[in-house]
Amino acid sequence: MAWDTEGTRRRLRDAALVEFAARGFDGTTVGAVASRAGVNKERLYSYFGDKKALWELVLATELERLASAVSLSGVGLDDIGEFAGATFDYHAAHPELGRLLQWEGLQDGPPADAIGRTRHYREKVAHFAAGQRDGVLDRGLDPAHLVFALIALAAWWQTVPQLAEMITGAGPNDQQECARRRRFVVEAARRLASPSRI
Amino acid sequence: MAWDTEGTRRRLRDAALVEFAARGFDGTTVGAVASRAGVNKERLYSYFGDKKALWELVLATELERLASAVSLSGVGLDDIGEFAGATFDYHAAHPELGRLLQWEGLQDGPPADAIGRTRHYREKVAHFAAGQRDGVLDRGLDPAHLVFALIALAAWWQTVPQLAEMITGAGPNDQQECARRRRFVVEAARRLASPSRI
DNA sequence: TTCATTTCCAACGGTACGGTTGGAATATTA
DNA sequence: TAATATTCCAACCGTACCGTTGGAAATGAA
Repeated sequence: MAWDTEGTRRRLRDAALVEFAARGFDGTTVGAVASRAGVNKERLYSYFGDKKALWELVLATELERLASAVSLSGVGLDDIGEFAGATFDYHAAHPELGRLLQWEGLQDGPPADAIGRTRHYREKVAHFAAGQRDGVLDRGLDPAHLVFALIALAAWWQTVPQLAEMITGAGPNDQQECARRRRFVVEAARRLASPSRI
Repeated sequence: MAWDTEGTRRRLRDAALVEFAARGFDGTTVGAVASRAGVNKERLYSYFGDKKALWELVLATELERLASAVSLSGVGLDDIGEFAGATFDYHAAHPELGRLLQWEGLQDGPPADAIGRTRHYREKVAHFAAGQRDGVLDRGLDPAHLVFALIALAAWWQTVPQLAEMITGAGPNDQQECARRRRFVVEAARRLASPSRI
């Protein structure tokens, strides 16, 4: 059996994602990650340095995946709706991401890659602002607020799934309700962004 | 100096709120709560039983305060906007609440007082549904989704304050930006709820 | 095949934490 | 005032956890 160093590293990273999402940094033990990966915990220290470094790597990796999976191409109402829908889809397919970001936000300290993420979001804001100048999107709302609100509409479902269940009565595996929520998110995004009728 | 049992209990509860909001259940030590309260930790066990019971009490107390502070009286668009605005205000004035609810949601186990909270939210859904039947609110959206979305628009700012800062560039103590956000939230709520123009 | 390197194994060491304890001090009650 | 109850104090106990360690086993290279 040849040494599969990269395989072992990947197993540890994957296990860490599951454990960190479930329990956060403080609640996750190095032993649990190693056990889930079927690896001795000493390997974790050898490959990643320490628990904190592994946390940061997992977070950075998940953020990269999100950024490359959800894009905003145009500035039409359909584009806005689809951005919200795609964000919803990604969060629904990756519930561990929302949990990770929540744990992150609740911890002390600056966000991971704050500069890169800020730039990424500001680009979206500029994109929206251009759509407003073109009269495609409503000019009456701050574009930054609009970006923020679209993410809220899309991500909140996975951020507080227990609240969603209390309000709608639907459990986490109800695919029809998930589809209905997506349609709602897309429609809500369009309403928010469309030029004012007042 | 007479024994101030109730005062000591209150100091412990208040200290627990601060510590639990900051660090969550797992990250909070009983010693830190007692130290913040200026009380020996043995008193905490005497008054509240254990750490878990104190957590549950703090959570229940904060939920009661929220429920009695934010109400939805009518079903007009102004009422909807004001509900969203009042929710925003409460969260802005009590950042520890959002943090507590997040920590709660991330923990294993059912939400505190799930039955009571479910009833409370379902009443709001019914309220919205009545507004839809009266033609005051848009009939094209699921009222449960609408309730959920309004809470999202109002509460997301305090749920992910670091994201808000990355997107808007405004720090946590910018009162003018806070007022702008509230106006946005009220306007967004009205747009979502108003009868369809399509 | 031998030597060097990496991985595996499981125990270790030091620190932290929840909950408990016994005795002293203080407040309350009769 | 004496007896009783409560609070204060700080140490204790058992468990958990991060990061490290030394030696054995396995792999890779010459």
